Amino acid sequence: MATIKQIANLAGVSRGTVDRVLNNRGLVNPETEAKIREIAALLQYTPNKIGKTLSIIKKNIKFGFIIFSSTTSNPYFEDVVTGIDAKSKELEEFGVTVEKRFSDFDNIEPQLNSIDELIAQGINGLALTPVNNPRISEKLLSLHHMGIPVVAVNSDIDHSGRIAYVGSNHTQSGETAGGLMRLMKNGHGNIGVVLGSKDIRGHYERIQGFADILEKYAPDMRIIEVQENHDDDIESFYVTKEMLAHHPEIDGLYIASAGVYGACRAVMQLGLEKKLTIISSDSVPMTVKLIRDGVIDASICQQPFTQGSKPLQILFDYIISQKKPETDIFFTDIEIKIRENL
Amino acid sequence: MATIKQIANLAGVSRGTVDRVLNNRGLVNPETEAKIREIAALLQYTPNKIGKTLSIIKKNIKFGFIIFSSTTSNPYFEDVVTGIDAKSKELEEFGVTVEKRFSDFDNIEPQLNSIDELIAQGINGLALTPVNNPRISEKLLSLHHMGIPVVAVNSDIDHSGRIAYVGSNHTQSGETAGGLMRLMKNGHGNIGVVLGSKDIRGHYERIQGFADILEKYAPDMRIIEVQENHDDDIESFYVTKEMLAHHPEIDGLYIASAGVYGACRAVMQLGLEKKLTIISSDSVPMTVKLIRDGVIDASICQQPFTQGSKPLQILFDYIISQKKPETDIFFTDIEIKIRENL
DNA sequence: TTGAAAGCGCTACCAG
DNA sequence: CTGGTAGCGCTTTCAA
Repeated sequence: MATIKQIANLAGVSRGTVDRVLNNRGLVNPETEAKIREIAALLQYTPNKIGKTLSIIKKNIKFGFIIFSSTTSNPYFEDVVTGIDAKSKELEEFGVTVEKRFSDFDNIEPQLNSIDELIAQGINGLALTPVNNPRISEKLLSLHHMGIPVVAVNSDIDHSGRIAYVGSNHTQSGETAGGLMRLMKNGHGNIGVVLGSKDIRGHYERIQGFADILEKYAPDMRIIEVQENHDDDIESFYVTKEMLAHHPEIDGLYIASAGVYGACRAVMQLGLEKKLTIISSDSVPMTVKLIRDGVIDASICQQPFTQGSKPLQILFDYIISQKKPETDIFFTDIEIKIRENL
Repeated sequence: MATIKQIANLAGVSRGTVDRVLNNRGLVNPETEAKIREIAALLQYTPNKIGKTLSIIKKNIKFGFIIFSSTTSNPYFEDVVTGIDAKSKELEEFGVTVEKRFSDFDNIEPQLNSIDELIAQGINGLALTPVNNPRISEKLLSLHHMGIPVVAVNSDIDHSGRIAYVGSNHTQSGETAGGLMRLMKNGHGNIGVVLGSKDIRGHYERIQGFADILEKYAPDMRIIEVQENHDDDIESFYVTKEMLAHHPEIDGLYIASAGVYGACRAVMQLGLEKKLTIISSDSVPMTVKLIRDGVIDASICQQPFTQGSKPLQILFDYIISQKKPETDIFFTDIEIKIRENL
């Protein structure tokens, strides 16, 4: 609870001098400095966050947030946007503004352009769902060198200098789906899996986790087939239908990413909703409806709201304190949702 | 983003006057007042929380937090304490101190005494897990009239004037257990239930919710017997053992409150851990171990950490803004935990 | 009934 | 290299 003022008084110097020492700005007489540091240590000085925040108001801090377009087939990101907007509003009274951009899932150029535009606008921090590509990493690394903090959201990216990752532990998400499937099938069953693409790291990790758990705890369960739907409902419909038609022994379905509606339509068209145990991912409105209707039994969710709000909080804290969070990985909770706790 | 200063300038008065009008303190010339209100409305003035917080530091705000004793058999509350301590530390830099007290689950006098002692200490707000009794309600009502805000935690209490409730929706918690049990038993099974006491509202609500869901969605499932263990592991052991011995047809067990360890020991002694599907409540260390060991299949949790931290935040916000939160009920999330997402 | 000023903790800037 | 001062938004006290 020591303040700069107290330290100044005790040391017989002005607050400015204490500030210079404690925040390493400008030069100070070594003796004075030593004395100040000693007193600060003695009093266990920790800067008061409110004081810092108040004095930052006039700086007009600006953040950028680039997210995968909400106009694609995956409405998941709308919930992320809700989180962004809520936190943006909260930060408004500190004079912070947030500029949102949308970019495509698998298209590098637009994302690079968005980043450049935001830099040109003079942002003080950036949060984004990065396309997993070396050119993006390099670009982010350059932001890092410019002193602009970057937070990766939903999907992490290596060699980018990002100060933190906020998102799901996809492996554990898959494991949870596997564990739950085992419980619901009582350890026996033949499982079909539908996912976006094995090339997307998060998707791959999910089926890995899923398979690992079955192998470890459910020797009598097997994964019959894994199909890709590229997060597209139409494609999802067809690949699921074909898979189920070819494998009548399948009695469990794990939909590991988007395309939930398409897959379920296939199930319904084949009249298999009673027979199949279905676990999906996330809880967009259509998924919620399908759970309510009893088609989907459970969904594994990843707190999209937090994925929108937390990154902005991390950036803001970084601006305030000028240091990275203690841990650079913020895994969102892995939530199991069924009809009763939606 | 309008500030008091701006309004004062525009109105041609001092900040003090604007403050008096906007916060209804002291008398102000009606004309001046009208003018100030008009400008404030025009600029959509909202007080800056940081400014308010900063100026509240010197007031030495003090909160009390009364919680069920952590020395009883239910270690659940230790996690609540962790939440209290974390938030206390966070509030420290605003000059806030928090005084913890422990009182017994079913003993009125000590809780009344604790409340009186805290009042004597001059607390500015109180959070507590209230014993559900009219004498407690009355006492809390008197705090309300003294202008001391009260938040009920974990268990709500009527006619007490509390400004908010933070805790689980017990009915929904029971429903979730029911829904999950149905999924894991594939709609067929005979269930035994163990709970603390039917006289405790939260416990009763849980079995109500549980039973409702079975009735609604699982016509082929039945609740065979409901036993009380008074949250005591030894008692839990005996009643569970007896129940299972008398009813060999039971193949599912719902442990709705504490006494999880005792109940599971009974199951293990009878060698029924493979046969029974077990759903418990909360995730204290022993429960976590039992889930890891595969004895318990799933547990329905109620975010104890939040139950410790959120009430203090609500009290603090109330002190800052002098008004109640928009909603007076803060349900914690109902989390389904299995081995893979513990 | 109102204005002026000090203070909460920190930062920034100017003058020396 | 250092002190002094003003300012961020709000509250409170003293004086008029």
